[in-house]
Amino acid sequence: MPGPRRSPKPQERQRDPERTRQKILDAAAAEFAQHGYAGARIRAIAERAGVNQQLLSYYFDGKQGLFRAMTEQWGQRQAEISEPGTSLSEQLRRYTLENLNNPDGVRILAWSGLQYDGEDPGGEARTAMLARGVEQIAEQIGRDNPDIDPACLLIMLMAASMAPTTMPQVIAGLCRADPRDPEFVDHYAEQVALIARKLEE
Amino acid sequence: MPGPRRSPKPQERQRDPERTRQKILDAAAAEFAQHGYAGARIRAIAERAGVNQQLLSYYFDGKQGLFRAMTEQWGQRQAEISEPGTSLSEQLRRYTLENLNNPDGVRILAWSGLQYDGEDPGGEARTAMLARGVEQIAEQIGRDNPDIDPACLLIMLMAASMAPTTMPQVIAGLCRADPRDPEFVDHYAEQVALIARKLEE
DNA sequence: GAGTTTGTCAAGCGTTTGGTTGATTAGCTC
DNA sequence: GAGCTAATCAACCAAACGCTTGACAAACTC
Repeated sequence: MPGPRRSPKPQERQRDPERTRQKILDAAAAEFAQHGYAGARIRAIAERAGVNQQLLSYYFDGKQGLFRAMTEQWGQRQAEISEPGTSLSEQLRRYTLENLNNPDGVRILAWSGLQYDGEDPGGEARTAMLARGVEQIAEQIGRDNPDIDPACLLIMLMAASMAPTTMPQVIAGLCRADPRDPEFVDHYAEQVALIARKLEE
Repeated sequence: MPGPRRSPKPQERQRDPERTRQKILDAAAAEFAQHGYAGARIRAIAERAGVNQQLLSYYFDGKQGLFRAMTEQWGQRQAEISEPGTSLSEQLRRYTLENLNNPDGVRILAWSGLQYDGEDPGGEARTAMLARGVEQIAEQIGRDNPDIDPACLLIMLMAASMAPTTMPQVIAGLCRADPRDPEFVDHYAEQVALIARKLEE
């Protein structure tokens, strides 16, 4: 006995362009993260999103345009997960945990890097976030170690932090551990933070 | 006036299976390194090798088989570039230089990692090489830092060493430098070695 | 030198791919 | 409620893809 709906609730709408757009972007992120640009299939993205394939062309400019839009949104989203206030090593531990528990962002960044050809959608937002990290390193480590280039160190730590996601086969071979096992993830994050702590001294 | 060739020199042979096989493997390495597995084109590999496309199926088991064979050979090849005897930091500096000046191996490893699904051709050879690095870290760093996991540290340093190749867009955005510029490469390798030296103390 | 094996090639086959066309209908305006 | 706009769909298309077929010629065997 459904009562008469006076004003249709927003989520009951059958057509909602903004929601559809976002569903496509989310599905694209999942598919591209899993298979990379060349390996991703737009049919699969449409299926994941639960929409007709043509909508991908309707809202975005083909596969390339969708990849760009998705990458840009992810870049801006990731730029918000900075949590200042704590020490560098603690911040790095959380950053590593976040990365390893939500590998999609790391994988999108890694795929993008391997096919980098000069343009980097969403790069400004990410660079801005990383620039804050560089400052922090310059303050907490650079003072006593003037020979260290803070930007290089940040990149090293960043790459180190993402290693279990980007090189799982190396982890599996060398550590004989599943790179996604929560126990290993905790251990690894602790180790990354430990190295930073050694450098803080 | 070409003289009569009594015994045809080996390099004059029109058909040389072993050489053809290797030409295909080299071309495959270049193509896969540049575009990844899904992005690589069989026709392009055949063109690069200067042979008919069908030979790729004749010598290897399709695209997958070729990728496996190529990856395996590269793994074994890379396992030979270890140069013991020097200090860890110096060894790391050379390893970084080698990696950044010959990005193909790094890129193949990176593509492979992102599509890792449990099997890792050529992984044993690489693991064996890395295991020696772990021992070296355990000796030179682990003595005074029992809380450091040598295997994790090696993976971090390895990932850090390859970062300019795997994440060139981040370098470009943060360092405002071309990741392949020889001057930057030298600087970065020096920085990687520097971190290792700080930990050796 | 005849005969067999094997390395190489040109052409094509079936499938999948990214993209498009034209129709359909929900939701808005008045 | 008529009319219009914009969101959505089913079906299709040309091109590119990985792979195979069948012919043939270099190299080996005796």
